Amino acid sequence: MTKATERPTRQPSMADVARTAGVSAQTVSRALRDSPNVNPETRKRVLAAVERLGYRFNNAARVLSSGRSHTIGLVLLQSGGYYSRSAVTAGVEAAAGEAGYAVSIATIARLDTGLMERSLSKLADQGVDGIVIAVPLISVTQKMEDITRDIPTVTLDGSRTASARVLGIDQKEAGRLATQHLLDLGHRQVWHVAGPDEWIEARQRRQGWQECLAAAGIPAPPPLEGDWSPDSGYRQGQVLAMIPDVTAVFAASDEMAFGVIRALRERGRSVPDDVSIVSVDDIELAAYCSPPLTTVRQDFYRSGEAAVALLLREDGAESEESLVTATLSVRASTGPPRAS
Amino acid sequence: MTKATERPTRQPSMADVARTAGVSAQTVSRALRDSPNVNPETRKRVLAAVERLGYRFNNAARVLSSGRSHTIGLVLLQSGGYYSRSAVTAGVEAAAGEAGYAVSIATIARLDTGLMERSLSKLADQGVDGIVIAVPLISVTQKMEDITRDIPTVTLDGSRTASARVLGIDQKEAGRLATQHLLDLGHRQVWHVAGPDEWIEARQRRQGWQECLAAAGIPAPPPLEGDWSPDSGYRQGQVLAMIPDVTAVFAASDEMAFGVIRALRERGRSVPDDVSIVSVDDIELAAYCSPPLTTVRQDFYRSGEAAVALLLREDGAESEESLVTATLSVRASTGPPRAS
DNA sequence: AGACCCTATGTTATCGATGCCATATGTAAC
DNA sequence: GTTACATATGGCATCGATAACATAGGGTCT
Repeated sequence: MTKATERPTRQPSMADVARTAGVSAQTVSRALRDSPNVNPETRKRVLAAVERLGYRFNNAARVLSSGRSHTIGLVLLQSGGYYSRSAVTAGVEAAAGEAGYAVSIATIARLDTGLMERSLSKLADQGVDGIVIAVPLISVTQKMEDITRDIPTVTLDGSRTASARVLGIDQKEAGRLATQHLLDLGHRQVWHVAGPDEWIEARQRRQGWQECLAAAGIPAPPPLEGDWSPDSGYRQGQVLAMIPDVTAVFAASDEMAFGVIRALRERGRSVPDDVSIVSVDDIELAAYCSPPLTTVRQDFYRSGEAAVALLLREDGAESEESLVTATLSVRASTGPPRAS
Repeated sequence: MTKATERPTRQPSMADVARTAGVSAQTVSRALRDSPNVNPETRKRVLAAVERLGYRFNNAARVLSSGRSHTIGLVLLQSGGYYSRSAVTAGVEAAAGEAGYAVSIATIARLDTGLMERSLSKLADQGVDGIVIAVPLISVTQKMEDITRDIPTVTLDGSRTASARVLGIDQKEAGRLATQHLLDLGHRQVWHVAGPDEWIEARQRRQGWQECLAAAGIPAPPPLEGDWSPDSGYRQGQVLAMIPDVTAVFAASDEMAFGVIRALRERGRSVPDDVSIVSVDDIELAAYCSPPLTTVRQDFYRSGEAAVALLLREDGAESEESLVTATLSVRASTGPPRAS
């Protein structure tokens, strides 16, 4: 077997195909692509030769001469939200593939500008034609700007930079939806277990919650902060369990909600009888745990697709449409407050 | 802003750097890589020039001349097991990055040889130096063999092909561990909700279960088959709920276990009091649902790393060590059978 | 002192596809 | 019957880095 580290044996080149088909390399090149100016007869001969030799075009050469790699880079965060990451990846890959682009990934272990810079450099070195950043940028450094100025970039739910376009999911709306649902059920107060404040998503969901409460004339209680993990939800749930009059909680992610529920139950608070919980994500498991979670669904797959579409769009429209809408799935984890 | 579809403005090339540093392009090339035969003084001048011009090497040109792309392809399945997919991806990317390789992904929507062939072709076209197939291959076609013969390939938990190496996670052991745990608790029979039979994982876990029962002299009941989703677990759980003497269930994945538990509970069977459940994966949520799941943990991240290591290893060792071991996390979803 | 080698560097050919320009037909227009 | 223009094809330079070979200077060995 060939080793990945050794130079592979020579593959047939376009010149070989040309020779076999009795035409010039240039004609082969044209026959294999769009070019309308190729005799169907000739094209057939070329294709036959390609087939016979097992010819496969050399991407590097194509990139070198055309100047475009037909590859887009995707930056992901390694931790936090397995579900959304997978879904975004799948969406990006599907849309990119559709348009004839390959996807090269770069994951960063945690939110850190240094790691982010390195990832972007890596992608830039690879010569990607565009970059989708599926990481909530906190701060943007000069170096990052340098790269995104040269390479078209779309940030998925990140902060706006001078040179990157931002595709927003309407996170504020998600927070509002969740909170309003609880108020509509008759709850007088809604507590919030937020995501880490460096995450734009987390901040926006918190804002939606705050604004919704404000609109109802309710002073917001201090938000508790988790890190998206079930474990952090569990810890904040223990805190909530010690506060007597908590009847409704909005958790910024399903995974944290699982932890919150567990903590509340261990302390004898039933969900939804004593406390209602609503969260965001609608991961597959949300409907199958007990109680099934009421949660705000967001279509990450679609947002991945949309990011690529925005990236490849000819017109440089700076539009920041919230292409992806949030919808509420009402399940058993929420109910009216216990009559008191 | 530049568009992804237009030819980017020219970046400084090695020749530019050479000119600025007052040396030849070749010396620049040497200075930027290993080469011991470069005067430290010269190297310093070169690096200064690189810095000043913001030079970044052109990957395509490098690939074209060296014949190696320093990219490995990763084939993933879009559906099924968000968690394991993410973890494998992260592991592969980390190990590849460590070795100076980039990762290009290709996802297939479902287990289908046609789609598989297309993905492999896509990666081959990109000129990847190696391929990690994180998809449980069912059957291997001639076309697939053609590609894996030219490009080093490692299959993660897939079937053996003539030309690809296989890295096995010991799935049979996982099934055995789970089943034995239930028998040790005193259960006389263990039912199984299996994954789809096309998946090697599923088949091996089922085998582990069967063999373990056989060793205990217990005739295995017919396995029920799901598709990894919580929903399929739910449906099979409904079936199990109708069978009176079920006291122990081994589900092939955590997600299906969630569904099974839900179905049993809806039908008045308590977990673990009436029925014990054990599964495989140990996803993060397993510990935070109620009841917390007893499950067999497998380190997908590590297996991703190991796959890359195997791929890049110089010696063509055909070893099929089960580098990744399974361990049991005992939680509240299992207990001794109700005294009857 | 001549043969030899090691270091540091330059020169040139090469990887494979594409862009641009040239050329050879055919064919419609005036 | 030229001019004009579209169609089909070939030739050649080019992208940017690297491999292979060449060379110049200095040291070492016998």
